[in-house]
Amino acid sequence: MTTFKSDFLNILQSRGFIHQCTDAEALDAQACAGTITAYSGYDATASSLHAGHLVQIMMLYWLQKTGHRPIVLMGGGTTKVGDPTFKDTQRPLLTDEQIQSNMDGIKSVFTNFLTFGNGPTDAIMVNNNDWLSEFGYIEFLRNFGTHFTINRMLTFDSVKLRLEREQPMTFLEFNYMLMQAVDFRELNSKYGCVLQMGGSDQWGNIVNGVELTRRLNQKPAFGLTTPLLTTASGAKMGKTLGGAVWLNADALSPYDYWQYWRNAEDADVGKFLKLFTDIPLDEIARLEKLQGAEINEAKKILADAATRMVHGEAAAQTARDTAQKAFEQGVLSADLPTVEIARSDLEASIMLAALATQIGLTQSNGEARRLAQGGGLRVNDAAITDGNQNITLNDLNSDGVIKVSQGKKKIVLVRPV
RNA sequence: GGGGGAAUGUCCCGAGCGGCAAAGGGGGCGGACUGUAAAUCCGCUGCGUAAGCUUCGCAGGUUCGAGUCCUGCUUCCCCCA
Repeated sequence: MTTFKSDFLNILQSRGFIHQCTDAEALDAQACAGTITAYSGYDATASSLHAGHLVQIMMLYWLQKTGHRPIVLMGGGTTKVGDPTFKDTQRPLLTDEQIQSNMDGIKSVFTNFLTFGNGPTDAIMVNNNDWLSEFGYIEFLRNFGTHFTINRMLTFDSVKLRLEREQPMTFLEFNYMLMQAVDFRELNSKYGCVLQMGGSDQWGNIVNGVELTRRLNQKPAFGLTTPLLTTASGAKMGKTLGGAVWLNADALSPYDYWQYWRNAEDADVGKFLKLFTDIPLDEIARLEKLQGAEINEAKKILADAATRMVHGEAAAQTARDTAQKAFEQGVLSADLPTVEIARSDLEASIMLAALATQIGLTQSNGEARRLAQGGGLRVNDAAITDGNQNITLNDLNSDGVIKVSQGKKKIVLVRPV
């Protein structure tokens, strides 16, 4: 393991953020010499970012912590084209309205991690649509197209894979690489940005940007990628019961977010603590040593810290209390996920299977019935194997709610209104 | 322009003599074991309370009956020019 002189690279290195770097020594020297500006980009493909983006966000966080300036690049322009990198089919094109509304949703998370403003190390947010949409077609081709050869572009794994799989890649998608490279160059010209950070899948795209910047601006430029994250058992990171681990509270509640980290595999705890929290390394070293059931303590600390970073201290605390009550004390907390249903429905009595579907636990009555049959559906902690059983006002507990659980981890409170 | 091949259960891969709600696997979900972990084992995985209904790129046709045969169309791949 190389040792760096700059705090920035040292921290990234020791916390496991670095996969590849174009010229780590020179970058280290620059980071030592003064404030550097670095960026990472986010395309507006969904209305919220998810856990997979977190690594990049955390790098920006440490960048600023160690006295440098982060740029958050919103891909308003690049999203119009769509990144083909390591995908085997083209994604449907988004409309301008969708892109705009997705960007609006994404923006908010960054304020939890970064301080924005006009100071020397304050973060700034820019949108690549501002410059990409300004170029005329021929102008773009003449300015930048001359610096890329098809021969070289075809050798990048991201493209090569698609071709080897005999999947078509449109000319539109093929241009994405250029646009991303132009972004880097633009940020270098405007803000003196010298570093682009991204996931390991972005290596090819990043290298292109580095080279274009060096060539056109005659300035040093660097690229740094993070390792591809999988869980210890090999699964892709960021899936939870029912979907992606979104960072926006309206897409995934802080309670569910907390649960995601709490349920991490033993073997991942140390890695996650380093990447997704700001807990000091010596403390992490101590937590990693916990064996057997004791490691559950470390998981709670992980969940607390990770939730705090995204949703704030109060939300993290509430999530922890709620989970602790529900799983350790067997007590219901009003902060558990709650769904309101019409009192009249309960008066008339509603079939359990239909109820489960209505509150989002299952997708169809049939699925709910099968789930019940397998013993996976409980009402007020009593397993009910017959999905046809009727649920009525009589099932309300002393708190005036019905506790419906799917499996061991999913609990929904039904509240009549 | 000519010739050949491919599209399967709304997550993926993938079998399928004209009787098929459709083999198998991955993934997912549930159960057991545990520690809200992993590994392992077991069950479920189109909709419907049910009768039944709707699925195999799209549209027609043959047939008692079609994912399976015929015609046209769409998309993709390969070869020749």
